[in-house]
Amino acid sequence: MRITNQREIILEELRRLKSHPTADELYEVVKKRLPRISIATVYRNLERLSEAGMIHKLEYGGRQKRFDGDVTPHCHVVCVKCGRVSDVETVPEVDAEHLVVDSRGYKIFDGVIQFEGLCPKCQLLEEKKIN
Amino acid sequence: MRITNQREIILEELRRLKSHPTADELYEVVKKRLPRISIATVYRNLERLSEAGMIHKLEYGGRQKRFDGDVTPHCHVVCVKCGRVSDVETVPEVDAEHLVVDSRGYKIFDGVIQFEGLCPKCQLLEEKKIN
DNA sequence: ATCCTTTTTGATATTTGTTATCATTAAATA
DNA sequence: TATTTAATGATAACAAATATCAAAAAGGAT
Repeated sequence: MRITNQREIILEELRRLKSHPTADELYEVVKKRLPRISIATVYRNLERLSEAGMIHKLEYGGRQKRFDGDVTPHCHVVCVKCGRVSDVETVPEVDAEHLVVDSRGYKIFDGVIQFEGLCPKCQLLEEKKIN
Repeated sequence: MRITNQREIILEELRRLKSHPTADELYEVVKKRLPRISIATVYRNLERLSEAGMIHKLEYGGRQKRFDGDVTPHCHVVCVKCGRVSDVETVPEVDAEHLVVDSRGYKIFDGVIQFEGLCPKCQLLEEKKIN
């Protein structure tokens, strides 16, 4: 894969952000360094980089996909209210394959544990509603 | 929640199917019993039923959401090629909360283990390509 | 049963996130 | 330097899901 300026900056900014941004959120950030970049270039490169395994595409609930520049194995929590995604520190991980008793003929590659919860901000909002 | 004929049949058919259908797949099935039903009614009721916890909305990769009429706790495999979703039988499950060391201030409700694999059909197609 | 209120429905328009198209530009290779 | 190949920006097209709204259905209250 060719290393273009756009591709490099997209990757750089995604790695810098710890917020698991959506394509348009990342576009806004990248635009500050490359004001003439197109949103299509951001989508295209996120796709290519994720195919190459250099970033991760997160397809948890909500409308939009999110992206993660950190490809070291780790789990995420997704806020059921606002869709925010954060990293979660887990106990040394259990192997996916050993959890499965019957895979229904599927050839299993990987297992991801995804947690669902309420983020700090939404917890506060929830409390205010009650009071 | 009012029990309308449409709502009842949507729920009935979703429970009967074991394929984790998308909204439009379920629409096609329901239409056989209610030929005048609108796709909007299917979307609407799937949303309402899932809010009520009577069904599960599955938001794994792919474009479309899928739905599951079986709300007893179980895990899924998603085929990375075709997006098909199947149930997976796992060893007695590890509690989500005990896996987490640091939840980053999130209040965690649930943990979903999502497996990624290749379904039997796509395995066959893969083999044919090689030969 | 009849009136009134609330909810749901069907049809369809709108929105939204993403992907496709295509002429132009940039980079790599001969 | 010429030629091939890939990437870009602008924008059209697409598909899934949601919103709108008048009409119909359901559930009381009287």
